[in-house]
Amino acid sequence: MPDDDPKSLVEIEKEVVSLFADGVRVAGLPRSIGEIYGLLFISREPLSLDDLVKRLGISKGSASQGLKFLRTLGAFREVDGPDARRTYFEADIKLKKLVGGFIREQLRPHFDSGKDRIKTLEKEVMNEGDAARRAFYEERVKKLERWLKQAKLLLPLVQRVLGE
Amino acid sequence: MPDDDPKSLVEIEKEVVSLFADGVRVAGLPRSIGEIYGLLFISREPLSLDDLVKRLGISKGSASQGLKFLRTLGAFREVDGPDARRTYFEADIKLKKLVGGFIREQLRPHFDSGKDRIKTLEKEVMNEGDAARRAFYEERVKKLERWLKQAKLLLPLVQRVLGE
DNA sequence: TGTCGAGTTCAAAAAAAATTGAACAATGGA
DNA sequence: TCCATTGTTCAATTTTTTTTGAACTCGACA
Repeated sequence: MPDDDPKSLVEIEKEVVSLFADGVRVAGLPRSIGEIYGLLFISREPLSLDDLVKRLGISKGSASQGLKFLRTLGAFREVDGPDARRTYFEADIKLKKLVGGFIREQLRPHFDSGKDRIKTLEKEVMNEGDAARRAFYEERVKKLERWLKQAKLLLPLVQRVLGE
Repeated sequence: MPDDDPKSLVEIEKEVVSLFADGVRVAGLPRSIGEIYGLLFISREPLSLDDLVKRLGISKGSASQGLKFLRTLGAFREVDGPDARRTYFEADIKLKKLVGGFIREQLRPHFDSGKDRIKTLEKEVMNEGDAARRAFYEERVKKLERWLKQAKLLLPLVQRVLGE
């Protein structure tokens, strides 16, 4: 099996792919997404969907869906390659961009729905008849609001620190 | 079903429990852990394991395991309650502490293993015969090191911002 | 307009993760 | 020490998530 057999991963590629596969799990993302980004990250030449399928040994469906997700993050560029009929992908290796995409696509929506749900809670609390209990609920809901605000405050800060 | 039936959750409790159940998912934690913390968070009185089982409708095993995890984060205090034989739990509602526990127990270990794996990569790269390819690998591995360093740098900053 | 092949979609299958519950261990009175 | 009861553990089960693969869409070209 020669070194340039498109089907096999060399040792370094295997390690990087596996590092990213495990890495993305802390963000709650499926393994295959880490594998795809990992292989793009450690490839000098841009890769086609078919390259990803063959070299990672994953299905066309997985590769397509993984790329779909990575595209929303802005994790790669589409470039020309050997076969004019195919689309070739090249990793974007700016941490700031990756994290920014993750915040925008995954975190923000959760925060927004959280905000709505806390608003609903506030209204609900007003209906509590018992004054002491209502006071307690009010305090806790206020705490939740503060938490959400702090978390939101954190996001741009994170982006700044990761920016080169 | 009277209001103080320990088996039923009032509307506000349901909403808070569900908010936390969904909330912890972004951190990749199981629903039941969010439910447990959520109920402790919105309870004026400390709760026993048995209270959690009855009121959340989860198994004793789930409750015990959930508490075990939350304990590692420092997410609650153990206090005295009505029944001297039982342990009662009271939420610790300092965001800084919760996040600190999460960083310490979940994130740090990943970072540490990541560091080791990058070190392994560095050695592996030295064996690459082709000079141009080696240069490329070196650059990418260096990039990984920088990412890890930045991420580590971020952690204390996050803790500072969340500190009251 | 018809054909070819790249890429997408989504229902079904497989894999992974969470939950259960029964056996077990620990604790603390009597 | 023995009993009663709280809390833990873990193999089996259930639920959820991820992956697959075959049918489909789309677009380029003849």
